[in-house]
Amino acid sequence: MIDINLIREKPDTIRQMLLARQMDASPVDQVLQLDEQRRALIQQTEVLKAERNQVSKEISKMKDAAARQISIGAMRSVGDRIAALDEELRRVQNQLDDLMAFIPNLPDPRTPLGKDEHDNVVIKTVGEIPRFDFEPKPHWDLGPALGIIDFEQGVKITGTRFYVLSGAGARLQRALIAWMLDLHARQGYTEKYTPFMVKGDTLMAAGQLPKFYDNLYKDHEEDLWMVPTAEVPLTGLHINDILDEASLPRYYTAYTPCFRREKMSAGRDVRGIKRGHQFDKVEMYIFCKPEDSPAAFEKMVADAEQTCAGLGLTYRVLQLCTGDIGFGSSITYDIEVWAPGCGEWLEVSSVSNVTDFQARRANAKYRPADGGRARLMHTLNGSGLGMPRTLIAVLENYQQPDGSVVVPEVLRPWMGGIDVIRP
RNA sequence: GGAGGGAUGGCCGAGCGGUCUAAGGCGGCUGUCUUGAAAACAGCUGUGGGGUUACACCCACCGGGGGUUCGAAUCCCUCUCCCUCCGCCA
Repeated sequence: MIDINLIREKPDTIRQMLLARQMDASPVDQVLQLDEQRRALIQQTEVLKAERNQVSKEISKMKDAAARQISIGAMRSVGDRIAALDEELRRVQNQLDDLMAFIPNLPDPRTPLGKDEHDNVVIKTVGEIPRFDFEPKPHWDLGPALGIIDFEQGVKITGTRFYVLSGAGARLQRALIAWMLDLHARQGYTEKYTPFMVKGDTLMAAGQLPKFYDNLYKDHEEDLWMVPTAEVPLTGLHINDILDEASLPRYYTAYTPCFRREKMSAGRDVRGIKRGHQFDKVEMYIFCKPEDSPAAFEKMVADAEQTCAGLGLTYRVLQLCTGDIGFGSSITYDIEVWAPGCGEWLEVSSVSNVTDFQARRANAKYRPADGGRARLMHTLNGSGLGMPRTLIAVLENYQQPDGSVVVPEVLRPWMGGIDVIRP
């Protein structure tokens, strides 16, 4: 949620912002109109409430029964008018809230203008595209041949786009998760284990609802939703909290599976484990003071890069353009690793400064050390990293001519003596 | 799943239709006193909204939502969460 004062004071800025995000700018005018109605109604209703409060107080002291009845009668009709105005106010407020809930965050001035992902900017590439003296295989060939990925079993028990990891494959993914969590701990993040299901309010605070309703899995009888990312429960940790300034910044990291409905098009990314309704991810999350969020963003990008570098993967950093950054983000860098088997760059991380957008929805504030009014925090999130794709990159980059896969050095402590995965 | 008991300001805790403008205490802040500190004393001490150049002032908030009433922390309905006991369960 953005600050409605921004729309009041700088409607043109917001219109331009929506256009830069390839969205319709007309909600701005609707918001302005409803906001005006809302304030007019508040003023009317509050004048009446002040009157009722005062007269009711006088009634309690009245001795004269007749005069008392007259005042009671008068206040009864005032009460009716208040009820009618409040009803109208509620209606206007709801309309306003609905509109505001669909207005995205203001992009950072450094976010480049652009229409879609083609306008994203490559900031840097780290490492060389590896050369193989044999034809590197894609993971959908490597995995089944090694007996570590079973697509048929996934389809059998759940359906298309699900798979089963087996033996060293399952273990390798677990090693990746454990190594990443330990790395982030060394980088200063506190590990959290959160519920994988949350209530609707939590999704609202994180900005997933109402906009991404269609993308979420929900229990059919209770208000329980499967998390689409650990960002959601981590944001939820400080809903309605006022934290001490001294306790900021808060760095959190969490592993969760992620569940996304995603209407996936038939022809796209169908092969392998790149895209599915369920995937594992290690997430980084920061709550901080507004003035600290640009530096926190740089840190988080560096921390995500370290994860790729630690695995010895070639990667590049992209800055997303206005047409491609997420709904709540002001600035986003994606990190992509090179997968030689499928011959493409795979997005394994997306790091965003969400500024106060989630904090306003979540009512997540901090108390300045000087004791002043509570202020909204800034929040940042970033993958560190997304699992199936990291697994793909490891398998495809570390494959040998004979189809075996060398386990990266850093993961070996979790592999139970398996240094090379063989059929 | 069943029965009962709870939810009040940063914390503890009173209030159970009308000086609630929420008692009292603790904590915190400021001041007086003091060389400094402690003690004592005095004052202040939340959130959101409306309004104002800024004040003033006004409205709402006693777990959430709805209702009764001229008037609700207080009465009614409903939901959530916590505690105790029973049942079930990895």
